[in-house]
This record gives sequence, structure tokens and C-alpha cells, in this order.
Amino acid sequence: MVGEATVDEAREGLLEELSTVSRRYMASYALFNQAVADHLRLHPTDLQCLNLLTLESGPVTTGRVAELTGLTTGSATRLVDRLERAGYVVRERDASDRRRVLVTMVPERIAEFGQVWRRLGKGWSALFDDLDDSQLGLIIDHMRRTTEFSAAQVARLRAGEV
Amino acid sequence: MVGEATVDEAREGLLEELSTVSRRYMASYALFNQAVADHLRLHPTDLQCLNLLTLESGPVTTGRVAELTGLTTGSATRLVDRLERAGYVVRERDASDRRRVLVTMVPERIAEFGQVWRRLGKGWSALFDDLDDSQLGLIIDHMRRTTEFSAAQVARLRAGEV
DNA sequence: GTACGATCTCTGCGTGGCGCAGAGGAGAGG
DNA sequence: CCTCTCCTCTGCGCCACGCAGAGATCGTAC
Repeated sequence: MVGEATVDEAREGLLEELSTVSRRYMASYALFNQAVADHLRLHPTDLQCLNLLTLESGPVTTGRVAELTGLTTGSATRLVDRLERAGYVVRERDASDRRRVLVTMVPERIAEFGQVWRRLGKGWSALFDDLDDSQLGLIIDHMRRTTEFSAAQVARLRAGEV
Repeated sequence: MVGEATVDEAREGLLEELSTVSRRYMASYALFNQAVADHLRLHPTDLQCLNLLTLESGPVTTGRVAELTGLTTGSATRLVDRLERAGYVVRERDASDRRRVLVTMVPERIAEFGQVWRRLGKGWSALFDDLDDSQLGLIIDHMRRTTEFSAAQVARLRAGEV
């Protein structure tokens, strides 16, 4: 019993530590994103959006941009305005449904900050040098599950359940 | 040689996957933070700040708030204004150096959204049930190192080094 | 074909967070 | 006492955002 208790306590301690570290981790990303955005003379939201667009397969609608970023459709329109003015994306009406507007990334322009990303990511992969593949897989899996969990919690919050 | 090549490719694939998953992970946090902020009728920045304050040991100065959030000192002043008006923190001049203003959290008020956090975190710890302590430690360690790396990159970016 | 409701995007407006630059007040050294 | 520096606050302008309604297009029923 004593043994189990101490094991649980150790476990609690680890989870507590993880909670703390997670928050610092997130905070550091916010600062990082801000710094990169400043460097590229972009609004943080705009950079975040470009980031998300690179994760999508093919063009997306303005409405989808709103979903991805959590903005209203009106604000998404303005966001696409800025990105288009800056030359990162182009608008084109969907031929099959002319109400919709497809946002397509401009490869050359995206490649530009791909360069910045790569330079910044130089030391990043070194962080994993002493990890084997299974450990890498563990981290990937954890992030994936956390992302799903987070999305579910967001849905609950928006539904006003919590 | 062929063997090594495929191993490297597998490794590349894992890192590529991690890169993708990381970005989704970060994006989901941004949405989560936004959703929680909406729920608490707070600005995302304000919530983020409170989050960071709970990670600090004891009161912090307004200047420190600026550092933590990445805002200018002027905006940090306004941020503390909002938090104070909402009752989450109190200001008091530092007795030993009367130029400085110490920002102290109001425990009762913080406890309130501690409740929300706990309810949302209910299923969170379940994400780790099938992980043993060493695996947990691995994730903690990874986050810690990434946080440090990120801070270094931010410093480089701000210094204009890229 | 027409009418009607639903869906998608855009636009005018007001609010408010943010950076910037300078003011005000407090400490440190000559 | 003077100056130099440091910390915080304030006035100002900019612009991202939400909101609500307009405009355009699609689907469906008649």
C-alpha cells in the first residue's frame, strides 16, 4: 500500500511537471510565432494561417480559412485580403459552385519563408538526434492524440457545455 | 549502404511527420486558448498572461510581464490594467525600489478558472494512462529542450541574425 | 421558368488591443 | 544638487476583429 501510494505520488509529480512544461512550451511557441511574423513583416494570425494552409491538401475556401483559424467569416475575408495583397495567395471563384472562393497558395512566395523556416529548423532536428525511432513515434503519437483531445474540448467549450 | 539509406529515409519520414504534427498541435492550442478565453470572457492575451503568471514564483514586475508576453512595456501596462480591473491581479509598488510595480495574483479569482482548467483537464491526464514513467519523462524532456531551443531562436530573430 | 430558402462571401461600422514616443517619478553616482 | 539611467504610465494613431446585413449563387419545389 505504501508502495502504491508513493508510485501514485511520483506519477502525480510527473503529470504536474508535464502540465507546467506544457504551458511553457506553448508560451514559447507563441513568442516564436510572433518573432517570425515580425521578421517577415506579417501579422501573427497571417503567419499562422499560412502555416495551416501548407497543411491542407490543395486550395481551400474562405470559409475553411475561417474554420482553421477560428475567426469569423468576415475576418477571414480580411485575412485573405491581406495575404493576397502580400502575394502569398490568390483568389479564384470555384467553377462548380460560384458562391465559393478558392484560396490557392503561391508556391514561389511560400518557398521564401520556407527558407526562413529551414534555417530556423536547422538545430531543431538536432533535438532528436539522441532519440530512436520508437521514441520519436511516441512523441508524434502523443501530439496527435493531444490535438484530437484539444479539438474535442474546443467543441465542448463552444457548445457551452463546460 | 542500401540498408542505411532506407533507415535514413525512414528517419526523414518520421521527422517530416513530426513537423506536420507539431504544427497541428500548436494550431490546436491556439484554438483551445481562444475558446477558453471566450468562455471566461477574457482576451486571449490576458488568459495567456495569467497562465504565465501561475508559472512564476511570487509577484512579478510590469516589465517582467512585458518580457513574458512579448509585448511592449506600454501594452503590458494596459494588460495589467485589464487584469486588475477584472480582479485577477493587484498592483503594489515595490517598497525597496519605488519605480517598480509588483503584480500579484488574487488567489480566489485564480482558483475560479482553476476549476475550469481542472474540468477541461479531466480527460487530459487519461491521454497518458498507457504511458509509463520513462515515456512521460521523455516527453517532458523533449518539451523542455524545445522550449529552450525556441527561446534561443527568438533571441536570434530579434537580434536580426535570422 | 419562377419563386423561395439556404449557403457562401464581402462590406460598413464600432470596439479595443497594440506599438510608438515621450512624460513622470524614483534610484545611483559624481 | 545635477545628471544619467531605469521603470512605468499616457496620448495618439493604426488596424485586426466581431457583428450584422447586403449581394450573389445554388438547390428545390411548384
